[in-house]
Amino acid sequence: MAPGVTIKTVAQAVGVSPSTVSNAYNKPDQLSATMRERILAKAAELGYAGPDASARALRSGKAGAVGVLFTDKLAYAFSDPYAVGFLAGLAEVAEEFVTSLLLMPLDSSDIEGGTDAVRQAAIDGAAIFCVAPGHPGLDVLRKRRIPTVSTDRGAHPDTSWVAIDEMEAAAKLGKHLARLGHRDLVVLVDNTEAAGSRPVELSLDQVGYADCELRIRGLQKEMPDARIRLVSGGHNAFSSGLAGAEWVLDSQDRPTAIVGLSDVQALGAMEAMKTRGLVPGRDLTVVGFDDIPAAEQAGLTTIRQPIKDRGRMVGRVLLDPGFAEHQVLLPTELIVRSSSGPAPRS
Amino acid sequence: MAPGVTIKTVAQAVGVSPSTVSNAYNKPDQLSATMRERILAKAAELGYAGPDASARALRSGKAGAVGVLFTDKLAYAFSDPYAVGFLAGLAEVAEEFVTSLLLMPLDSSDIEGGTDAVRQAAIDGAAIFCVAPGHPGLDVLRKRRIPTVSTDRGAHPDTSWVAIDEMEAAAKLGKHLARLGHRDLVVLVDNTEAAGSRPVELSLDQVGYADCELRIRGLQKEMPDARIRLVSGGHNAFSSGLAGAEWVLDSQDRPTAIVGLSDVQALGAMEAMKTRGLVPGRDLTVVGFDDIPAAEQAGLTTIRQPIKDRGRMVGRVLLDPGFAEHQVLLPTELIVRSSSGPAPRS
DNA sequence: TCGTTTTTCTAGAACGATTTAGAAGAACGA
DNA sequence: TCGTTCTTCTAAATCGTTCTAGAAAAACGA
Repeated sequence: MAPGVTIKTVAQAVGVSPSTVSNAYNKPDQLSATMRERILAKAAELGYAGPDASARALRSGKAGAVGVLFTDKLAYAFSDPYAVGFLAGLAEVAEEFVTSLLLMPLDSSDIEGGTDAVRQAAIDGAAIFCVAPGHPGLDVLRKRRIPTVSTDRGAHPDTSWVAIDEMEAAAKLGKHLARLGHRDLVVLVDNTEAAGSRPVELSLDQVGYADCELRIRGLQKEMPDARIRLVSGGHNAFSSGLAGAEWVLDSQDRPTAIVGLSDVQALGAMEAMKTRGLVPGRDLTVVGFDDIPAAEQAGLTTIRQPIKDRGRMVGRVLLDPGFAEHQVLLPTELIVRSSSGPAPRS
Repeated sequence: MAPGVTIKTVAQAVGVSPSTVSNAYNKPDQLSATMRERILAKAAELGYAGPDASARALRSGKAGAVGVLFTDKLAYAFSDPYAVGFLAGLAEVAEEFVTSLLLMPLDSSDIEGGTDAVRQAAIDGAAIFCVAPGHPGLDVLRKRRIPTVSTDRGAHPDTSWVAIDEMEAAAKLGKHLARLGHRDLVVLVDNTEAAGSRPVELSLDQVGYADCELRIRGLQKEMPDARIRLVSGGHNAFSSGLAGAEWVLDSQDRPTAIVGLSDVQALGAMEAMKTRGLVPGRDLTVVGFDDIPAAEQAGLTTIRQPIKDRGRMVGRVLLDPGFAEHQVLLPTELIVRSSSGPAPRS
């Protein structure tokens, strides 16, 4: 009950050395059972809550937590079911290894990139979820020599990642669209810089994220003679997809198909069609990417990727010493639903 | 680049004391600008990533993170949109205060309650999300003297919480059902002990969570002469609601209305009705609690509570020194949709 | 010019644990 | 009985910071 009950306090009260008290908590086989009992009883009596987390982390070099770094704002992460699925998988494994998950915010008000939280995070490793390659947060982690596992295949051959073949997956989508006769696409792209303002049309090199770029390339590969325009309504969210699609639909130059680079954006596009009396799959084709739960309800044609498994695998690579692989490629699958149909003959 | 670059290393390289290097990072006004420049440059050159997180946490007593404690498994937390909404709100405020969110798993394999993660978590405070009052994890936090803010109104008058008037909210639901003529209810209750096995019928004192109990009391208050049975299909999830409702619907003794104590459970019940060709609101009334996004799509009558605000408020109470209140009551609202209708005359 | 204040930097003691190496005594085999 | 091996416990160093108090030098006011 007294303030500042430490291992030392307990040791003195019992009449043993601090080392012994420490062992009572961490190495039960290093001392007699009776002594351990006595120490634990006294500790409980004094209201000692066990070894201090920070001190233990400092001395032992283990924090008992892995960090999670997201694109953009932390709050956005929870608005995307895809990110939530990833977290659920990761949490499952973290749980197994009695390891906490530290969600690190990136302070956007800071000019330096707002990596304060990343700097001060007490973590043993970090999961990198869809973060642009050049992000300053990654630099901090590298300097801190914290092992990371990314959801993107990195440029360096020795980085760890759990990914899908983005280009091949997008190619499946492209083949599907090509077969339906589409030759005029708009791709809804996640782009943070466009946020806040009106939707904008981008060129391929303005796309910040490596995976987005690969997906676009995959489409191009299977649709070499199609017109493919890139439009962004802001960061990856339903509202951005809605805004981007509204802009496209209200323009003079409608495409025959809209590709959301994520399901949430595609669902936003479907909403925009709905309010304009357009039927997805008949008047205009909409396809997505991810296959989040809501995609099935909405009848959205999309690429399914095992997102929860992706979280699980990242957890394994990060935490499981018995897991040798450090580069994992997961399968994807084209799911055809009602939102895609033949292109109308012009 | 060399292994073990510490403040001391940098200090020696520059030719100043460790304190000065520390100040260069933490108190820029305590040293000349030129010296600061010089130190930072040298640090970058040596590949020093800034003060070690654990050491800083130990010495300064600030971890720069707040913990989040959930009911049950951590992975479940992400399957409930209600919990996700709460997290999004909390994350928003955490972001503002450059504070990380530490999600602590409760190791269920441990007999002692599996509070290892809670014990070893380096945190300055903790948000308690729907955790049963007697949970061992709470005890650990109390012993560690970590400030907590709960989503339940605690028994002690000096605890901090951000809550709704559960009983009053449930009473609104009860009044609505009573007005529609219902006198025979089944309430789908979250109950961890029932998990894994078949759905079970419970008595009021077997309900583990304080808020659940209050909601049931609220119903009873407005429906004093109704028969109210409590059924649990497991922990709070769609599948439990489904299982519980299936059990109820396939029994000889169907009620006229099913109350899910959360929307996910109510949605599970609607699914069970669907597969049996029953129409919610006509053949049987289903109502929920929370008003998650999916509730609107499904036409579920429910109690809306501002879940994101709840997360935000918990964040404020925990982190904002300028926020004086430490007990906040948020409003609720009855949202009537198509899933509730008049009770059929027997 | 002299005392006073401000700026800039430092020495050394914490912070609260874990770890290493080893001492003291008990148990053991021959 | 003696040397050896366990078992059980301890002393002291260490982890990498931040903090307190204060010293030295610079700037200031009169």
